[in-house]
Amino acid sequence: MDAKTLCLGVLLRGEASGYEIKKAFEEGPFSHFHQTSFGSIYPALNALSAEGLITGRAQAQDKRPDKKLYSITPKGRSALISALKIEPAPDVMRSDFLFILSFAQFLPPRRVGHLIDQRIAWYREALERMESCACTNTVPAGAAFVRGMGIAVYRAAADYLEAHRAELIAEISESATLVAE
Amino acid sequence: MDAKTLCLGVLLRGEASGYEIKKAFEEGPFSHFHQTSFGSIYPALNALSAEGLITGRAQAQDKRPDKKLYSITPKGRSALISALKIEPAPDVMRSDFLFILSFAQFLPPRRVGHLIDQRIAWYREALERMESCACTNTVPAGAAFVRGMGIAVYRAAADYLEAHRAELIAEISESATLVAE
DNA sequence: GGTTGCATGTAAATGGTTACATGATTGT
DNA sequence: ACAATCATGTAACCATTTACATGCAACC
Repeated sequence: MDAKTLCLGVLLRGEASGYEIKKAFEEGPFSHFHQTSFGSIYPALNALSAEGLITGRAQAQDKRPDKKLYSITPKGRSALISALKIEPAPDVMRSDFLFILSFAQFLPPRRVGHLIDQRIAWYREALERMESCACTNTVPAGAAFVRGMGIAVYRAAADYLEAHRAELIAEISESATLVAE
Repeated sequence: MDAKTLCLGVLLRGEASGYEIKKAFEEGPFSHFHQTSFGSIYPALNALSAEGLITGRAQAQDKRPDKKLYSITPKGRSALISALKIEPAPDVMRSDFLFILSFAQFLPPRRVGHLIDQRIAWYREALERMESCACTNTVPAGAAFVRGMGIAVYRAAADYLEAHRAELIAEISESATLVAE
């Protein structure tokens, strides 16, 4: 799934600027299953525009730089729906956090505790963001389903970390493999 | 976290060949939080060998091609432990599956059902693999913790999909946005 | 005075995946 | 027969990230 398709997906939900699209992947409804950067979004939007899959209009703002609002065209709509028909590639998950933690016995217990606390806080913050949006019955069924799954998975992750933190710290503290802080 | 560090991590658990390292990321203890390909593993192993962080020995096998078994050196050990001290980069998650599902109302309900069923089966299979390994008290504390977290998260995902599948299908079936199969 | 948020964009660098090359054996 | 598993490796290709470029407003 390339940056172009991802942008089309965001634009199907309504008009948006490149900056707003990035936010959708950073803290918005797509944040828990996809990431992107400006370096991929802006070129993608230009390409989509050239292909006639989206149209842009300039929007002046006071005390803010102008923005370019893009909308999906009928042609863009059908291109997206075609793209949704492909078999999804396997999920990609990359977690330095879990890689590091899997060698917890070689790390100072204090650092392990700190890493876990940080991550719990991160999950709780993300959960608040995802749950707070009082849009439960305004968002389309698919988006609500995906959002619910994100919440379920993040909650399980945070709960697990909280429930097993002490046990891990205890185990690595009593082991002889201790490394100097 | 680059391919070299990842390989060092696997080798800290014991001697292994490039092929076996890949399996660790494909179906082994690292599979739920990292992926790699041969194209990144073999060059990484050669580089690590040249730097003196690992040593290799050839192992002849009957009715199988020879393999090169690599072991981590003391220098490699300390290089890995240093690498574990860096702040972990944010987790990367990329799911075409969730992206597609978030537009479920534009897809034939049958296809949505099939996608979800496939994914449930995938999770259940992965869970069986992760749980079956009767190594609970043989693996080091860190690895057990990370494995437990993988199980908790995958179980939450599979349970969510099972619990909400029917609801989603019902919602998109009654909507007027139906698209021809 | 420094940082953060808003806003768009480009170019180089990075790194990894994909595909290729090779080949024996085992299972369907 | 064909696909899959074991086993190692290289090289082109690709896409994305990172860093740079620019600038104003608001907040601390």
